[in-house]
Amino acid sequence: MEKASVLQSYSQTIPASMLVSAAYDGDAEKVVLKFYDPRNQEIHLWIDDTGHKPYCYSKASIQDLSILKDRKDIIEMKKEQKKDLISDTIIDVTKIIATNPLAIGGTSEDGIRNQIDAWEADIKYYENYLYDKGLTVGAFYEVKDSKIIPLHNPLPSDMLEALNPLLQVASPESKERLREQAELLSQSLVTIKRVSVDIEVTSSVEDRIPNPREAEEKVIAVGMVGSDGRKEVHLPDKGNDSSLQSPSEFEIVAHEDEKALLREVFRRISDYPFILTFNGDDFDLPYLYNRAKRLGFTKEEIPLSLGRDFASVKKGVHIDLYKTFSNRSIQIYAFGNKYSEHTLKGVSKGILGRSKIEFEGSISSLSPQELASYCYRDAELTFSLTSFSGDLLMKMLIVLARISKMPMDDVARVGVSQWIRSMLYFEHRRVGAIIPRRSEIEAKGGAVSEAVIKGKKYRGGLVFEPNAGVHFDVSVLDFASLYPSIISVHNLSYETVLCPHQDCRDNLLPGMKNWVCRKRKGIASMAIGSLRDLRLQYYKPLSKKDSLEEDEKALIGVVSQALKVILNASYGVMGAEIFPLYCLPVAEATATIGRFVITKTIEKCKEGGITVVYGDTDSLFLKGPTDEQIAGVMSWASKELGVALDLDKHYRFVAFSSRKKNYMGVLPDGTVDIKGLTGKKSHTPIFVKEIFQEAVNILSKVKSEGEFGQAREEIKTEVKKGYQNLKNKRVSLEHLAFNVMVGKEVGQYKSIPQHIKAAKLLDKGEREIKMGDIISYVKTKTPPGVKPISLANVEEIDQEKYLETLRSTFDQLLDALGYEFDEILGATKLEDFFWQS
DNA sequence: ATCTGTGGCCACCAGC
DNA sequence: GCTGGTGGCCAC
Repeated sequence: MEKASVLQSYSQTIPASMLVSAAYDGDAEKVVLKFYDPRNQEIHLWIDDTGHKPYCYSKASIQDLSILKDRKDIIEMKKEQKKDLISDTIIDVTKIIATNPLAIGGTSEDGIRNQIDAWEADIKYYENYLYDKGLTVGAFYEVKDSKIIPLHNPLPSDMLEALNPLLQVASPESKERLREQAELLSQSLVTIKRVSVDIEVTSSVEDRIPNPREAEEKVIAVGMVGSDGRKEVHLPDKGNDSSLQSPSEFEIVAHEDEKALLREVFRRISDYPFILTFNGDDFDLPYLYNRAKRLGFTKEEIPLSLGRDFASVKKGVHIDLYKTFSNRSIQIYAFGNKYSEHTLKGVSKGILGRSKIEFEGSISSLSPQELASYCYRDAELTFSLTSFSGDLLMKMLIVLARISKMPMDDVARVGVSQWIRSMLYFEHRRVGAIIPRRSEIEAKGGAVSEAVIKGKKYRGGLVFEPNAGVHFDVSVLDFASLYPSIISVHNLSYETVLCPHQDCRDNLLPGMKNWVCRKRKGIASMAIGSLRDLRLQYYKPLSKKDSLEEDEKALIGVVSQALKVILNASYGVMGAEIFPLYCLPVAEATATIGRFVITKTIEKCKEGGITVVYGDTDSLFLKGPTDEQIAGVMSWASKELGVALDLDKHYRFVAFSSRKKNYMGVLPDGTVDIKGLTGKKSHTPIFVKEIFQEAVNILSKVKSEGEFGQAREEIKTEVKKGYQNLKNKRVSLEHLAFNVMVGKEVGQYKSIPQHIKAAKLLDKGEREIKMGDIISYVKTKTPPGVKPISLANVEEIDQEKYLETLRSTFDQLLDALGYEFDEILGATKLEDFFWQS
């Protein structure tokens, strides 16, 4: 194996650099590696000087195809020669594929050609290059004499201890894998030096975002907020305004002209290894680039480069937070759904509790002072999104880069399916396996089960009919990482499910006619399994300990969270067409075994005399079980089913309506869990939510059956009060607004839902309704029955509709408690109430 | 331009 | 008026 060589070498030794990014530069045919040195807070560039494209062939294919032994040969070979090579080696290759269980199908000449093509295409996956050089993204390296040496990180002793039971029983292969993963994930999380950049541009046409390709309009402000304390706004046109003064929070830097401003901003951008923007890929950075060119800057003078749909910093890393916060996995798992609109305004309001400065009219009408404050706030919010909770987001990105083997800026840009793709491709290279083509996997066929919901591909999790009513003393058990555990325990992977071996055919999966390989551990099963083991054996138990130091606790929390994200998605991607290792039989087998597991467990509970009041996919609600009973079920599940069952929580009482995925539970400390009820959903009007919340507060105080009567009276008062307010028009439009997101492009709708109707009323001018926008509308008595709040009037509110909403929202709650909504209101019929005083 | 899955509830739309 | 379909939001 060739030694790593570098074109640009540094005389001094960098003690601990972190590889944050690697990219193949197609034009220069070179690989650019970027290392972050936390001590010097700089990015060091290392460029491969071999003059060859990075190697792209897996070890097995190279070893097996003796004729291709020298990889340089094939790289330099002409197209015609490659054709010959293919026909010469076709027999050999066929043999290899036939004997290699990891390589399914592909025995035709066409198949081989496709394989070679795929290898070539693979060149762009520079991860190969990294793998050949023994480098992993996010890990620490020592750079000595122009050589990059991985820094060995011994496993912390507590981790070794926690993993020991697993390491004892594991095969040498999985043992090594687990150790490697553990070492990487336990490396420290460095603080990254960075600066946020936000620009403001004049707009000649009102409400029109200037085109960054043309960059015709002037840059009138650039805000920068850095981790080193930099807080400034750059303005062009010094001297125009002598009254301009820096406020206390930040500094105003005025320049001679726009050109001088850009020059200075570029100089500062080059000072930082990481640049943060909100939508900088599509707007701020391309705008700066093209504007600079328009003003006569040469390419070399601009520290930026533009891709097709992203922008990067030549000697650093650019992270576009807009893309990061648009990522659903990040939104839900990392930030607990605290924001719903993917704008700087929406995200910062949800996460930081602060927002943009609002103003009327166009940006050009602001005074320089106001403009500076506005621009500063945007830059400050952008920076704060990476710094809150002790740099939580930056740390999360480092950990995700380590797990996914993907550069940090890519992690921040792409979705979870690509993280997992990168992770699994890396695993293929580790074991020297050929990465299969989609058609080879698809040859296994589709699903055999029928989905409950029309239009879905296969049957998913089981949801049980809840026992309607109030249940005291309920314990909730759930399977820890059920689907990843099933994938791990049952060896589920695209190449092992329905494997080609005759003697595996009797190795049937529980509850299925499909079989699984018993000769070989599946790649996906191994990769997902090792992450699951780490999370369940080490990170999850540790995150519950209070004895940890702050720093340690933060690291554990971040890693644990990141593992959860990846593990949760790893099952889903197997059933997603966009995933290159898409394999329906794997997704289906996972869900089928899941149903088998929960069904058997419920049967077991019933045998033991335990009442199961509810269950959904991987959770069981048990009524008043003894500690021994719980322990019994747990040990039975882990022994018989191979999945760990945890005691998740204990409810003082749970109230189920007759609906699935709809309940309310009160924990011993009075905390209330509300699941699926309309009163908690984000689109429900605040007016309804507030009354609902009051009712929930009242219920949370109930400790015994006898106290419900009192609670009922109190709820009655609250609901009546709310309804009186509605009737007397004392409720504001904002409180009456339904807030619904535009889920698709306006033209794509097959029917016109209410929120779109409302938005179209708004849409008199050229203003378009964008996907992701949240429309606030109220229901009115006059056609078409809805109006955006900005156009509506309190007088035209359809009170009857709101009473309906109130009723159905409360029915979900009151059903469970055995009351009627009308009873609560004190009227027998809706109309009766309506005509009451 | 971007994309992990299925199950379930609710309100409304559109066609009969 | 009934009913299947659509769209949104949520549980897991």
